[in-house]
Amino acid sequence: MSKKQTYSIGELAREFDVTTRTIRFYEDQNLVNPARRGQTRVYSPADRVTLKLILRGKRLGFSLAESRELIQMYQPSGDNRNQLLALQDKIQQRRDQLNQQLRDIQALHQELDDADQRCEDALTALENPDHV
Amino acid sequence: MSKKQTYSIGELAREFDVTTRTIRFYEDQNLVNPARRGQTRVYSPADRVTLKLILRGKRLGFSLAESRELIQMYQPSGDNRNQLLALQDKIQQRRDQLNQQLRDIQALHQELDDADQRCEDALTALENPDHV
DNA sequence: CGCATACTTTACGTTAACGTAAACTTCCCC
DNA sequence: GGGGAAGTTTACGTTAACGTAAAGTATGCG
Repeated sequence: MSKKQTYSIGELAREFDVTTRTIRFYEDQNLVNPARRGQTRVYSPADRVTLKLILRGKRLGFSLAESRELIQMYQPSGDNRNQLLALQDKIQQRRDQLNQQLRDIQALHQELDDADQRCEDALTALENPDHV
Repeated sequence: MSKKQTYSIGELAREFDVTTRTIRFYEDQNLVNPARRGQTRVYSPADRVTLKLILRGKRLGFSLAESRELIQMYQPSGDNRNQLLALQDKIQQRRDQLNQQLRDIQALHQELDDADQRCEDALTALENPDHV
């Protein structure tokens, strides 16, 4: 009925295509806190989500420290007004950075199209050597 | 009439907000090839564009090796058919990666909005302690 | 029981991308 | 002509994010 409730380190490693060493390293950095059954790590769906966030961050070029910040944004220890305001500030900074990345992606996408077109042109030129 | 034709290393460092060490490092990695006047490096507008590409790549989380590949895509040594086809393949891979980044950005953007909203809620709750 | 498989800890090694320091030259300015 | 500002080379140092190896434990299987 419901989804699987726990995961072994090997399962997660396979699913996300990382090594177990990587996942243990993230634990070392206090990014995930798996439970233990005896000595063996037992990961919850929440741990799995955290892993997902980290790896998405990596794809966007974020450091682990940055991803840690992002993760903490989702669980605001929101009892203090100043902390909340500071958090909003960080959120806005992230938004600005994301918008910059968006612009970079659009520019790069255009340039890739251009480069692809030049390849096409060069290829057709190779097939029609006569045509100038 | 026309734009400035050359730049010193210090000018570029200031413009792009990096250190001169960084720019020299990129030269070490064969990413830029400034001319020399005596011992002093003299950068062309083309060098400046290359720098721009590298830094844009960095914002997207690219390694210098990846940026080097991208830069080479713009100057295809396009005399060989197989090389051109391989290049198109790489271009497509980059496009796929960019699209993934785009999806990641959209998801993250949404989550930042949600987090921001939770901050807002928490703040108004702090100002209206009575209201449950 | 023996063996494979998956887990564990500990610890040293590695790569990328610069930082930092020292010691030197060039040029300009008062 | 002494000194600052900007350039240069050489070289060792640093940080992040794991890789890799060694040595041990637990569990299921034929």
